Amino acid sequence: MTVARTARDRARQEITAEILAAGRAQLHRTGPSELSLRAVARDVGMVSSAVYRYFASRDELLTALIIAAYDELGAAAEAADEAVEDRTDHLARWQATCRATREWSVAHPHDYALIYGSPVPGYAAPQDTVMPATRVIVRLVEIIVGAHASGHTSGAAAPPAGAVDPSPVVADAMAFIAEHSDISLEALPELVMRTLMAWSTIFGTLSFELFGHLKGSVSDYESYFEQTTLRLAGDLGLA
Amino acid sequence: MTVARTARDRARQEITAEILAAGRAQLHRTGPSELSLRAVARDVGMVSSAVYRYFASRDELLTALIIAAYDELGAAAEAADEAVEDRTDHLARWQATCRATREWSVAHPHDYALIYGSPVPGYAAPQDTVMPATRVIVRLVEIIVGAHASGHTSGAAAPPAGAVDPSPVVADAMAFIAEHSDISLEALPELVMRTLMAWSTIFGTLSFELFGHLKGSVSDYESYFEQTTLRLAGDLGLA
DNA sequence: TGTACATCAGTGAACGCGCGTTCACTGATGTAC
DNA sequence: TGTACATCAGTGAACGCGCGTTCACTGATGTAC
Repeated sequence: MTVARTARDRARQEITAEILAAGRAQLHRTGPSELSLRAVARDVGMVSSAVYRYFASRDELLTALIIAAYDELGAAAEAADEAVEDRTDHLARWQATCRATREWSVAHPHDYALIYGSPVPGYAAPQDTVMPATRVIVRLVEIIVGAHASGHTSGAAAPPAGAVDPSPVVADAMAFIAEHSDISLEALPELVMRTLMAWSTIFGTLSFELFGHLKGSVSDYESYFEQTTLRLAGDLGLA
Repeated sequence: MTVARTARDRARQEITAEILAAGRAQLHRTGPSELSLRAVARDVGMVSSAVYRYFASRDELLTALIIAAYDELGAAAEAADEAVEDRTDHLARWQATCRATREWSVAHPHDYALIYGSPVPGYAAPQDTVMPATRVIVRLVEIIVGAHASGHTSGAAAPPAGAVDPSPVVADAMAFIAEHSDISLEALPELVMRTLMAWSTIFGTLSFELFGHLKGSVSDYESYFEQTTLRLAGDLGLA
């Protein structure tokens, strides 16, 4: 966000935002792959070719929408964590972050589908989407690592008999976590494994809820999610 | 599948299958919402209006493709379970079923996206898709319930402090499981909760893998999945 | 401060394209007597 | 077994529609002197 200097700059920022908002609104009616530049232009009140002054192509508009969605979700999750006063209550922070993730997702199911649903055919996400996409999991990792570093933990669930050392499989994730922490490398592999599992469970649960797969199995999605993340916290030693 | 009596019936069955195959092939190139009846007709070698002799509308074709995908996945999972000779080795059956689920999904990522990805906008799945959709989870439940009924189990992971009785939340799923089993109702709620979680984790993990969210975190998807389902089995008391 | 020029936003027409669905039709296959 | 009629598969033209992108253009805004 650079400061707008001239009237032209200001107008450009405003209209860019209007186009994004119109694109987003359109995702509520259709899927991302049918996102129509012409329809967006109509909604904003300009001719279709004018949109090309702001976005070089339909894909670029899609990228901007994806980044905006990731950033909004990430900001919501981070804010929820930061609202927990007792910073040493890692379980409360975990639950708050998970809860905010669900709340944003339920409130914006189409934006959720845009980032966690099926990939758009023919569209390859550029590098700019990578960082915004990591905000939620980075925050969750910070909470877990913080808990283990401060000793406020009962240790991750033990691997069952027959489990192999997951180190080689999750090496990339471990490198990432090791960078963010100073906890014992001995306990790390299993903790990283469980963290990845918890992450998959959280978004798997949200996808199931939003895409209709829990119909007939779960009656109260909010409580179910709350109970799920609580058990995940237990498996991660945060209880 | 009724037996074809006349040449006309036989031709009808064959061409219906050809249309489905062409539709499926087209999903490899585009998403389900852009599935084009005209393109399917072209691939089959007929004029677009002729397809209406077989499917009343595009949505009906989509429904047939969805049911076919669920059935194929379900059959693959069931076959893998049934191939385990020692029927009392519930852990082996669990792992085999999970493995087959992943193998089918990785081999057919577009069919996977059709059934577990974003819902197609404007399309409402009719009742016919419900039963085929349950085949994998029903089989998983049978394995879990079988293990607990025969006592070959160490009990599900205990709920962490602060967890409430999940009975009301998962009542619908419990009713379903109670129908399939005669295991103690006392242990059931927590087991059902963990079963739903495991189910969400399995498909959450597959969605993450297939939709690109594990890039940069996991290096070997197959091992990662294997280790994940092994831990889920442990949490369910199958270890 | 005023003028000349450069930059930029937005227009409107056009390009070539594909879509789902309807309709009247031809010709082959199946059925009842 | 043969004929008359009904059923059905597939054709080809047409309907009205929307799409992404390009292009030459007008007129407003910004900048350098």
